[in-house]
Amino acid sequence: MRSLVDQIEAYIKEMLARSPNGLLEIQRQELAQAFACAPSQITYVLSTRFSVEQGYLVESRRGGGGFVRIVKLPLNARDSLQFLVERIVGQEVSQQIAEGLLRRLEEDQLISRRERVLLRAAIRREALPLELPARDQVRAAILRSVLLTLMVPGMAGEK
Amino acid sequence: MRSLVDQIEAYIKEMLARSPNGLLEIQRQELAQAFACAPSQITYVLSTRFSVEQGYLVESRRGGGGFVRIVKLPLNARDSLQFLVERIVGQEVSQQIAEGLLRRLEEDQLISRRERVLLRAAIRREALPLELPARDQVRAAILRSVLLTLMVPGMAGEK
DNA sequence: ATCAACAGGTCAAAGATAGTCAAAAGGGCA
DNA sequence: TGCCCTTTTGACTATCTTTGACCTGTTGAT
Repeated sequence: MRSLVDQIEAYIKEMLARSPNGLLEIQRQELAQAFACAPSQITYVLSTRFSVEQGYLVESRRGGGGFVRIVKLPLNARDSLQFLVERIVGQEVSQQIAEGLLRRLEEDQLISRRERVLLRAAIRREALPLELPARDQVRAAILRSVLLTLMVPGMAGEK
Repeated sequence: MRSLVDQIEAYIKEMLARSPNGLLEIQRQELAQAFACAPSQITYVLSTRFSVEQGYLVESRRGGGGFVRIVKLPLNARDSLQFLVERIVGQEVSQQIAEGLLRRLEEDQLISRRERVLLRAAIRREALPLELPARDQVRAAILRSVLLTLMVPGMAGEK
């Protein structure tokens, strides 16, 4: 028999496929109940099968009315940015490298001039009151998050 | 199901939108009754969703004929940004407050929808791999930097 | 002036979700 | 079998919401 992870994974993908916008919002515990497993099992499925590398973005909210939102990032948008993410994930990024990356994004028209200025403000040294190497790590994490967001359906080409 | 806060928030915003002068006056208990909840729930909604950072001013009167007045203050000048910076400098900013602030910037058309989404990606919990309180402090610093950038001549109204 | 009734405010506890982490359980394979 | 990797679980933590007991300010009657 297929393992639980596999079943839950298949279920979520089925739901995503049916969703018109490739977006699914669901309660973790509800899903856990449906599969009669521990809620943390759902978290496990999400982290192993719906990771960034696999092209998914997962967000959530706790407390009453909480939920987990899963977004499928389209493949073509992924191709263009995937390598950038891989280059940065888990790494450190200096301000110089970061600015180069932003410039490149603008050149490739993935972000506007103004967006670049704003994002630059968010990752400049003065905006990150941390010592190295933490500063470069946080900068990497921020850029990673921004790049992922650029891959979300509807984000491309809407500058 | 959406949580009560979300419903009440939506209701108030709807009322505000209909109001000709962007002003709403209502009785706390009346609203609480309408939603069948504790009056303090209304206070909670007001403090989490209608904060100053989000561009709302809430005043009230107790006793007979008491009321709660909610006013939306438009953010159109550099002066107001200056105010926001001062409020945030050297402080900690939770993700919730930060998102409210960004929403407000968009509502007042100081940033576009897309810019908000990108900036949100830069300050969300997952993008800042730090423990509290450092995370909230870095978020404050980033927002401060972004706000200052928005104040730079030539940035306003060039979305 | 005083007091009772009538608002709204505060704050902490309880409730409702989701996340983290590591131990236990399974499964494949040398 | 022994080892390693993946899955499953549960105790503990973090975050957000909802409620209620108690507090403070206003108004109006006496």
